[in-house]
Amino acid sequence: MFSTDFEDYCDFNDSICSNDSGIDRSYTDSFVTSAHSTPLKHEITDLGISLTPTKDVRRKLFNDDYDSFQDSVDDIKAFAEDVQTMNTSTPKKEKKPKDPNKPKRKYANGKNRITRCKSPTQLMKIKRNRRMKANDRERNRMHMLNEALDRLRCVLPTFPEDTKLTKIETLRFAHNYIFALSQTLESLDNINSGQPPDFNLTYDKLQSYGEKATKDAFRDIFSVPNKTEGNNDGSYRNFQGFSRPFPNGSNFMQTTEGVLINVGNVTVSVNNKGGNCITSTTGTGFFTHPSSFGEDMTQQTYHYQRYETSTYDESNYEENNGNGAYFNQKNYEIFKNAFDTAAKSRKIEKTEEYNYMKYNNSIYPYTDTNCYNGNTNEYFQNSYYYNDQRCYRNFYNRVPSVVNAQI
DNA sequence: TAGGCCATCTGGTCCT
DNA sequence: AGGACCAGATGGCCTA
Repeated sequence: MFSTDFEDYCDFNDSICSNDSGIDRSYTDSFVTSAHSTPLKHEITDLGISLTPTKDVRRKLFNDDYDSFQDSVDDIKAFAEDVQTMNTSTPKKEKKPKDPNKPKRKYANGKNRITRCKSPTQLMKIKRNRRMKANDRERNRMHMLNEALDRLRCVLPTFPEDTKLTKIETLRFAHNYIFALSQTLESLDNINSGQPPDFNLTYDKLQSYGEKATKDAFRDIFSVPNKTEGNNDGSYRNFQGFSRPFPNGSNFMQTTEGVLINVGNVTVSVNNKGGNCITSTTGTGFFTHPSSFGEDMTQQTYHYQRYETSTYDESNYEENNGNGAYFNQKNYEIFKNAFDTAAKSRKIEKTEEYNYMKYNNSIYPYTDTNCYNGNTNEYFQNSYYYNDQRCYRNFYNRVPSVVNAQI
């Protein structure tokens, strides 16, 4: 009935996926064509209609009504002509003003009433036509939804670039991505204002808000093993693989290349030699000067940081900034000092704050310990924690702040 | 081969 | 009545 050739598929798909439904023309043409050329597949359970350019695609369509299809090909042809007739764009007649003196037309009631187009066959045809149009609308609606997801994918960093996130991964990564950026800005704002960073709370917040961890296989695709760690080859890859607090027990880690901030399964790095990076269990994004990387991103020459001073010096800022445009020396110094302070006090804060939030915190009053595994310090998947949406309210209600930082 | 992902069909519900 | 939205069912494709 429907050709599976690619060209035919395109023609067919163009007709049914356009903004204005081409369902009538498409199905009509198909029915007419099938009546004349391709013999119908007379199976009760399956029409054999293929709507996709795949091999041996079998779609059930109107199984319940299919008995009527066996009546005759002429019936189908007549139906197609009916559809054409119903949708023929004939010029509309101008309405004449009603004559008040004209007697009203009398309609029969009850058994005496004669209705038009109400025979079982015609009712079936009308029903089928509605179903086809509904299917067409549903297809278009899903296509629009997929287009929106594609646009979302375009603004999300992925590595490698040609890796396509699945739908659920796109949504989860977008959630993590937005949250990581907002938390980073918030933390930088605290640092700039002289307050100690609230990173411990940030990590616990994210755990409470929850994002279901993606499958390990997907993480393996994006997160290169830390084989370069300790080699000081300057690769960003030794930034990857930290989806939890770093080995030093902190949510921050200072490296020779910059600093890392871990917020749950998202790691944000502020690099001191040419770019910043966001690593998630669902993907990795780089924000850097293209010249900083070789083709395979591993052959770049490593440059130790040139800024060894513990205090920020405005006079040599431009000089220290090197390429200037992609690393903010001032922010680095702020981070560095903040990390030193935070590292000294974080162990006690971590324990106390964790327990407090776990049982008593009024902002995040989670008391259902069934959702929490104390042995692994993790929240069970599909639990209340992983489905909580309150972070969005906090996010939207947060007072906008000006952050003098480059991310 | 099982499982994940996806497109599509389908019927139900709600709204205009 | 018809459209939008939703969720379940189904089957194809791909990969581990």
